Amino acid sequence: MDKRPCDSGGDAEVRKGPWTMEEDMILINYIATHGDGVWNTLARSAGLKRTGKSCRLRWLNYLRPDVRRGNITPEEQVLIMELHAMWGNRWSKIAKHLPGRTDNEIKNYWRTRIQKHMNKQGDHQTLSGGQSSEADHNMDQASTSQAMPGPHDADHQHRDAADQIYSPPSYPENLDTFSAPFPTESSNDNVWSMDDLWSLQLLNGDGD
DNA sequence: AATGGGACCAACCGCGGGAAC
DNA sequence: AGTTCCCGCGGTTGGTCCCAT
Repeated sequence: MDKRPCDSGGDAEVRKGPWTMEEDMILINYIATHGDGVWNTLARSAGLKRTGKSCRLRWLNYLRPDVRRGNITPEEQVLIMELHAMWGNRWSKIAKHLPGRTDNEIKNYWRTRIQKHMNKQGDHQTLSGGQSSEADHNMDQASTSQAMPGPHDADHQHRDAADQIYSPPSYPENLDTFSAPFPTESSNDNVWSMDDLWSLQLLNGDGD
């Protein structure tokens, strides 16, 4: 299968790296006016020197108005672990059950926090039990859900829609350990939020 | 006060599937 | 029926920030 992404023809001069505020504005304005989709065309039409892929990623992971940024709540954390135990690294699938969260964010969260933590625990188990240490992926699927009969007493008061879709009987006891080291404020808002961006966009004249 | 290490986040890359031509 | 293009997904890398020494 030779799938050669022909990007934007031969124009070359494709920008990479971090998006500037100006590029964000262009993309937001363009999508607000014309809608998204057909990303390669969009990128060209909007005058962005980015690949369609890059535009799509930027939009979906960051600029979309409904994207929810900020700390993962303990509830979300639990949900992520449960869903990951069921589906493994199907991040997009997991993300669908976490409204406003992107697969990229969940993936990052998993890798940087949960998996690391589990590795530590796995390490301990390896030291004592002698399990395979390179079971990186396997560990994901197995260790999360198995043999952890802990009637965890967290406040499941506002579990969102995902809980209705999937309501597991129990989840790992070590969630206690997981939730402890993480800050649990709902949102930091220290990033210049989409509100800012969208209001800027409006100030800018909403397109042409 | 400076340096090093670790953690986290954003973005890019490659691959595979599906749709359109 | 075959080829090309676009979309979406998962994995990986690079950059930045924060904390500890």
